[in-house]
Amino acid sequence: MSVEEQAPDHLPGTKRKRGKGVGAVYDTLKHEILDLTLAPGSPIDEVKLSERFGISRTPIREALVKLAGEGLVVTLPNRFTIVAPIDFPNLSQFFDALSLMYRVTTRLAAANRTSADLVRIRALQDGYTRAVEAMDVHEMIEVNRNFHAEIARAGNNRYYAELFERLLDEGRRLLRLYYSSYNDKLPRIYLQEHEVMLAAIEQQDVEAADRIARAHAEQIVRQIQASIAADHRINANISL
Amino acid sequence: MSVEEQAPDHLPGTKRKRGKGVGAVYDTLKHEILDLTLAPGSPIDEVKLSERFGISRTPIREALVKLAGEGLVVTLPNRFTIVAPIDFPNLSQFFDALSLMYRVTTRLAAANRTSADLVRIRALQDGYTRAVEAMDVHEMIEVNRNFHAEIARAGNNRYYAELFERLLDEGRRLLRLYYSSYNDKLPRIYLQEHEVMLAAIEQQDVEAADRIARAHAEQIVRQIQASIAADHRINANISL
DNA sequence: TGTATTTTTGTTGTCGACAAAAAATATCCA
DNA sequence: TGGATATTTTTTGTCGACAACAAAAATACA
Repeated sequence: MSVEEQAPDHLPGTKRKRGKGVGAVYDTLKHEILDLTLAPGSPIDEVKLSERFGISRTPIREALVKLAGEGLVVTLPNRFTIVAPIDFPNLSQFFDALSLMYRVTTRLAAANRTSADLVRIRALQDGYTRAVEAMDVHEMIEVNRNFHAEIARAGNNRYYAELFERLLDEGRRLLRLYYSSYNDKLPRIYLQEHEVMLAAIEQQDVEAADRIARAHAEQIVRQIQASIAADHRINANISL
Repeated sequence: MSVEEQAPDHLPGTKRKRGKGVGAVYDTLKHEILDLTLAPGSPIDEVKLSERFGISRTPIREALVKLAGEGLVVTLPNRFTIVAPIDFPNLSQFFDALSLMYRVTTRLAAANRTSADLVRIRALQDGYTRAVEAMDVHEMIEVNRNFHAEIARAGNNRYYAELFERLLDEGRRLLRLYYSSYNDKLPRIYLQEHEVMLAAIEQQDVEAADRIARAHAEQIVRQIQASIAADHRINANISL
């Protein structure tokens, strides 16, 4: 899964605006990491990146420092930087935090949402519906993430929202890893649960929001765990 | 509260080891920000820093990017970087997250602590006792932070631990801002509560840990709020 | 042949210099 | 004098070059 001979990410004649370089590198790399375009654990070469983006290594490094701060990338001093590996031994920490953030952000959204928030969340839920109908797995994963991130924003607590987005992103990477195709049933369950969640938020029913968030989190954790278990069974059968 | 004519932070004859520059700048600035040695909102000059530390601007900038990632510093593009202002309008977000993290980390510590964890936490509690006896306010604030951070570590969830440390640091800044001296009563209440908390963790009583964490959080939030209210009253009496 | 030591190679961390951007200052003109 | 415009100053963002470091390759040696 290496990136070779890739077209440069800037129009050849164009001079990039001062200060936009780091942002562009940061955004592109973040997407590619969460996409699994860049495999977990794979090395990142500063020189190649600087050629690819047509800028010097200095802004590339600043982007990598930012990514390292978010845990998307790990820097091995004096050696190199790698895409953050997926930390399987500590997945339970991840599930615990993810579940709590589902609950907390959904509760807060029910308490604090404005009508403008409702419109934005509804739009994302509609997008999710379309993705399910189109059976577009990647779009489903992405829109699902944005749906919950928007709910967190409506909850109006930047500490929770920030942690939750980080967890949702990591979850996106896990889902990508195991899901090239869904069975038909699961997405429709999520669709229904989202609908109930949105109703609870709209009615500002905090306890109902908490209940459905909890159930939704359990559903998703189960899904990921099942995927991983299935995968491990396959590995266990490899001839050695 | 400006820093002028400060002695350089490296021994004049010494060459700093490659790769240690950013870390040194990062650590020093972080301390000074949380200390309030650097006032919230005050500008940070890259050139002055590079002279002070005896290194070029490149590693200085990387340190600033890291600090910005943690919200300790705010970068105004093409202009300058300032020490993160204290976000008074949104303090309730902070209190909400802080309280939840107190509870969650203490619960987890009760569930997961090893005996080695207990030793480390006990050592910090002893340090706190000494600070109270010495009436050393700054030491009390610092050790208190480390006490709870260590409990979070024992809880063994890096997502919670990381967010909690960030919140504790921000709290440290708030306490520093308002506390040059304590009244005698409060620190001893904290001391007792810490004792109860440690006992619950030792006995692995999750529900008791939760109860005392909740009470402790409320206590601290009340303290900070009272300090701010008092301060605002003073400001309200200024003649205009 | 296998192990210790040196050399080479590749990549990072740091530097000093320069160009772009914004603010501060000076200049012009009614 | 006052307000708009040009100029200077200050500080950032970026660059290309180089030295330090670690791994890999080559060499020496038993």
